[in-house]
Amino acid sequence: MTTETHNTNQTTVRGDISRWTQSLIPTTREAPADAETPSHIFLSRAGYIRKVTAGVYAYLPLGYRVLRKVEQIVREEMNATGAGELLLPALMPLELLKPTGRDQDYGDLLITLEDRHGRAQFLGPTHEEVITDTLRAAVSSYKALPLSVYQIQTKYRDEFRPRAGLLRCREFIMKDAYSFHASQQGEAVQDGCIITHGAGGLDETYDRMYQAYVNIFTRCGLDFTVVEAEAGPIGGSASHEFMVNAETGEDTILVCPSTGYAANVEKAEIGERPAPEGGYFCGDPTGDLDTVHTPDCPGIEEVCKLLKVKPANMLKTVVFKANGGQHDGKWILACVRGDQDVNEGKVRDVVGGSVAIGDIAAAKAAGFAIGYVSPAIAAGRDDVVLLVDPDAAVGFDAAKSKPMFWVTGADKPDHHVKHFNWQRDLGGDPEKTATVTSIRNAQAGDPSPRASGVSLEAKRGIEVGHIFKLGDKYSKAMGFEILGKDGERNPVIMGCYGIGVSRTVAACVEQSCDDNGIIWPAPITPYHILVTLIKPDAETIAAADALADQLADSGFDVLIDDRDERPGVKFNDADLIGIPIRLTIGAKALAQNSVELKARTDAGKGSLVPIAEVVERCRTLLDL
RNA sequence: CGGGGUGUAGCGCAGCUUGGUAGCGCGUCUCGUUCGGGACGAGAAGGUCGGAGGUUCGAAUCCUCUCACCCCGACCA
Repeated sequence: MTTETHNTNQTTVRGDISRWTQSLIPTTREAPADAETPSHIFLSRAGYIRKVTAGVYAYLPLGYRVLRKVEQIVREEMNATGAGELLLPALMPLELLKPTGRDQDYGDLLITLEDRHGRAQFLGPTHEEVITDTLRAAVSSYKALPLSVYQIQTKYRDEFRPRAGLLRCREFIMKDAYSFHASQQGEAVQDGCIITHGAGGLDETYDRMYQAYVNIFTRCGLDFTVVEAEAGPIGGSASHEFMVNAETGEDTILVCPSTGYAANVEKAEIGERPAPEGGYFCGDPTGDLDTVHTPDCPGIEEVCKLLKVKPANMLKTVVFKANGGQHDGKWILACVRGDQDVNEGKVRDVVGGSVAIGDIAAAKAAGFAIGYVSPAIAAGRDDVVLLVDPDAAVGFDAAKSKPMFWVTGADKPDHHVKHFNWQRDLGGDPEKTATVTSIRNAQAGDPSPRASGVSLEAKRGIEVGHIFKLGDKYSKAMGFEILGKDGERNPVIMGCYGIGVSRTVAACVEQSCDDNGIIWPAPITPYHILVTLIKPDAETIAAADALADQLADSGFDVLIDDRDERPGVKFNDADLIGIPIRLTIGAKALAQNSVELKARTDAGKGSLVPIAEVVERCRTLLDL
């Protein structure tokens, strides 16, 4: 499926021409004190954005132009999928979230207010409920499906900590799309699973959206990685994240360098980890169990500091409660090495059914000293299932050729034990009590799940897009059912697809800048060409106007720096705002009917180009 | 929300310890000299010192309360 029809057979749209002195481009020499990341610093200094309050920004003319260019690319690609653009309200009644419980689930992230009648309202953080509600009223036959709609709109999330300029805002621009599918001709549910494949099914649209996202981020000139992701609190089954590769990114992703497999840390699978030579749990005790008083140690780190051991020598045990599945109602103990993290999703997969972090009071009543639980407590209890990660199920430290030294909880508050030994302390037969299975987050260096002998590598990224298969979560909760061909009523199957449009702008700067400023990719630059007038007198202004006119006719957006400033100031600002091509008009060049052409990425002054050839040179350079 | 920090001119900061007429750099305005990578000189404008209360003859400075903002953590487009 390709959506690249947008560039062909299209009459060139005339570009825009702006004059610096007539626009609002307030560049500054210094960044605001709170700006730390490159995108925040440069977008502020270059006059693209201004902060209004925490996590809320004004888009000044340059910033708004970039935003609109990204939006336009998004719009074109979304339209190409067949989705219809609409606009839902930002202000909605809180009632709307009651059926799905998200008025509670979203918690403080939701910005709520009361209107003059005392009715509770909220500002939309996302729009599953409204769109489901809207479609429910409008669609009642399978014949109207599948159907996709999208909007580009301001979203509100009262983040605990907005940060890094446009990267994490409380008010931000998002494209959100939703797709609706009839249950597959009455066989929506088969063996308890929703059928999503086949013509008109969720999979088909999901794949099309996936491709549209690839097109969008490619067209924006971004270097990105698509990763498998957990669906998260929004619900549903399969999910992919689109991550812009940037060292400054907040998210860590794991990639297999030989197969291209990529996933976020929560989702990443870990390849086969070879069992220790002597088998799991095998190794002699390193000493007698030694119970140590460890007061005021809320975390692994504090315990390690106090006992002078490494986190890799700790066993960490997290208590879950199974809900459904083969272990329904039992306690699930997930034991991993202290320097690693339990992955709830993997625990759930092993247990079947859902698991939840155990209710602390109930867990304590059941004999678990939360915070000081040892795997040993599982011995002899049939209401407990003990899962041990392979890295923790080790009794002999092969690297050091001696028995493994473990520290773990003492099953009583404020105490830990040294010299824990799997054989001795789990009743002689650990295999009987414990199941060894992969239940931790993947990390760099783990074996790839797709290629043997290859290790996963960690990369940093910024999440700019996320697509989900929602299934019937929302339609079920909100009673959006339709009649199928066979006359049966079934909930509609849904998918949802988001892009952080304003975040994409910032992510691009994070990825594409140097010490002097921004370097825009041609497709989303606010202007393609900056015409710098060394001395803005009548003659050069006339020459600039004529040249700009010609360039605009060829579809280029042109900014003319006609300020009465010294050349050095203009050159520095030119680098700062990051326009891909600078044409410098000075008296000497003009006398030769030429201008100087310099790409933003070039060093030095650039080269002299006859005015007659400028359009062609720019076209080649910008590849438009 | 837990931990740390900051609020003084448009921006960046000093002054606070030890209370006594509010300063510096950048920017802005005027004049002159300049003019190819953030010029120079002379002059000028611009501040309820985040807010409220208190102590004091006197508070940017000390005390109390409050608000805003930033950084680190768990979440997300």
